[in-house]
Amino acid sequence: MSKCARKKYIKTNLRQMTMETVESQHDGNITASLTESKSAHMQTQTGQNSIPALAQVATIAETDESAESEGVIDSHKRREILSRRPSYRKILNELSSDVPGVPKIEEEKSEEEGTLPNIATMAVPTSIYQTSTGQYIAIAQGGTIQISNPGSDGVQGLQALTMTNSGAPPPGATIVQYAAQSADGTQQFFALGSQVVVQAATGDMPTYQIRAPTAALPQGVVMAASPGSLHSPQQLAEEATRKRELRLMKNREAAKECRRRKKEYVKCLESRVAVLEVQNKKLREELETLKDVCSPKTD
DNA sequence: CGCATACAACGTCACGGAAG
DNA sequence: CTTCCGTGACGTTGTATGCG
Repeated sequence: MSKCARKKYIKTNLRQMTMETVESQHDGNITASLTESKSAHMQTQTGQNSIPALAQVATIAETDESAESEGVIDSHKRREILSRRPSYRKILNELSSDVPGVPKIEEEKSEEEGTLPNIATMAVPTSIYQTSTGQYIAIAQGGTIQISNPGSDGVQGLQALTMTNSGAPPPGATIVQYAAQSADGTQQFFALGSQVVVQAATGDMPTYQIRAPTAALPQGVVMAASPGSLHSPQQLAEEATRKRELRLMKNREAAKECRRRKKEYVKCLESRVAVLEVQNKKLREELETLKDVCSPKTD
């Protein structure tokens, strides 16, 4: 086995180990497995403590390697071993159907997202564009425009723009007012009939040209870095960079969301443990009472 | 007060599964 | 087959806490 493949194999085994601990929570002995899983999680969190786990996995990999050379592991079994468990949302919803008291994770948690800054006003963007300076503009279905700085921290970097209709600008124009609080004050964007002109209040602000919705290009934004017809290697490279930035940004948000769900899932399991412990205690007490009632008293 | 340690949150990468 | 999404793993960073 090559060095790279070996590393990958070890990683996969390590993943399987953590999967098993969580899966054991899902079926039977929740109380015991939960603490095990928690300590396992702590081990992976801190670099020092993860070393024993890695060593253990390395041993597993060592034995499996010899076994593999003998052809003991068939592909079906291997696939079964390496199969992923379902997402936290699925697991939690299954739990919820079993236990009435356990809350479900909704697809869209509006009230919970409301507690997060700026997320409440975020709509699902229909178009995302990047400026020549690397800023992102997301235009949502409801017309909400969000600007995100590449160096900023994910959602917190998103700035909502609100649409108003008032006087000073050219007649018939829609004012898009910069909602972000800045020392320089607010920035205004003027929309002229079928065309939208974006005016920058500061010198380093990139200039955007926003077109009105058309059948061919709904809510399109034409910019310097717009992905149009790319021919030169430089343009292709820029496009690749843009795609990468977009993927990173999405993955960043996905990771945050995933962690939030995971925390909720663990909380749910803990509350379920508490409920089951109470139930268990009650049943034991009931059993003792019935024993006392039914057993003949001997003197 | 400075240092070490634990812990939480984050960003990124790699991977598998789902969807088109 | 390709693309997108969800998630585990890993490394980094900031903060809290305990100790000498």
